Amino acid sequence: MSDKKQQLLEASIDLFAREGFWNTSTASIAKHAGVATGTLFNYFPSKDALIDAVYMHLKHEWLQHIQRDYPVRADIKSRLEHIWYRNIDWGVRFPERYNLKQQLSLSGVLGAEAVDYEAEELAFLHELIQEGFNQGIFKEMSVDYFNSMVMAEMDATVRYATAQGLKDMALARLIALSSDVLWSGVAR
Amino acid sequence: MSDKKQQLLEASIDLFAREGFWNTSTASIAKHAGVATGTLFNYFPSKDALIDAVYMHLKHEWLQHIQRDYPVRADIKSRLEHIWYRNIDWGVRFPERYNLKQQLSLSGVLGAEAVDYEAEELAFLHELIQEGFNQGIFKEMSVDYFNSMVMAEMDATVRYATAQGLKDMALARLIALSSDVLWSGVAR
DNA sequence: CCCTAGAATGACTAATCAGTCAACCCCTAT
DNA sequence: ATAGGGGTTGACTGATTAGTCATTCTAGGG
Repeated sequence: MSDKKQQLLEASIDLFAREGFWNTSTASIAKHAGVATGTLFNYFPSKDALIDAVYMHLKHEWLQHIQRDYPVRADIKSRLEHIWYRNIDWGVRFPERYNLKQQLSLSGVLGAEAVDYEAEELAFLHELIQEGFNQGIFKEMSVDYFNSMVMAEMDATVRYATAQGLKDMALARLIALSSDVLWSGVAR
Repeated sequence: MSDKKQQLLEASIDLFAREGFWNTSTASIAKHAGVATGTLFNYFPSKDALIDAVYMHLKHEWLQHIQRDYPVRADIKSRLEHIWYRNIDWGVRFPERYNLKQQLSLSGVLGAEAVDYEAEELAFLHELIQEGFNQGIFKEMSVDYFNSMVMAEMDATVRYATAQGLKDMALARLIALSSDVLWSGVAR
């Protein structure tokens, strides 16, 4: 990815998180990125396309963070705990990015491409859940619902940890607690 | 509340849900409500104030719905189940309203007044949770965190039910399942 | 040193927006 | 009948916006 494109994405994330995407002008993004307004439209055909790109960029970073050191061969619980820990870690470390990502996915501004991108990359989580069901360790429910539940509880945990400014020990304790709440909720 | 004010709120909810609040013009709201643009500003000093009012209106409706037939004297679990059921019922019956309300609360557009309004009316849920802690039936965690968890799981359930178009029996089964997941997650 | 192609520029435009205000309408009290 | 006043109107304004495009710049091959 070219320098300028990267700068434009970074500037967009900054400003979107600070002011909201709906009242951040393309002019201010270009200025903040240190390029001319016309340049923005060399890289992104429209503001909507830029927003989509920002979303996909954030999602990609997030997934990269989660998949780091993913213990492919470990048992289900350990793998789920890895995802749990890494997700919350990302959310707490980059609260503006985390929040922006959530906001974009709820806002209804994303184009079809960005929405499709969603499911595709989360395949490894789906597989993990499916495997759990095959082994009969979870209560009976659909994979999709299980997945929503996991995401929702992670989200609640990230928000709480960020609001309280939890770090280190206190954060580790919250993560352990939340993981326990999830597991005892969904396990048979 | 005057007729026109009610019409303006209703029109705003419609259009905000359909197009997003950030690209719904005050002119289109007035038109949709059957009044002149100037009239809107007789009732709301600015678009921001209108958005706040929409949020508070939705929140009020939601709380009214939840508190209907609230079994004040029942035990903790029953009361929590009542809230659970009534919340999901509202979300599934009014998906655009539900979604708009969530979107507004995440968007950062709400003024201080609307945000304060939040905590105040949820007092009865806080009390319920606190009572549960006093009785020692929940795992050790903060009331706020418990509260976020409850909201997050309800949210996941509403979203899933809406996405799948669940009704009647299927919906009742999902509600029972989700309630069980929550309870076995948080209970000691 | 020159030439060319693609990247970068920023002044510009056409459209849209929130909010204003002078005029008007209609109801009520005198 | 008339005066007054609060509610309603919609044309209007000044500001802002996404996106364009003629022009300038730059890097690299000949």
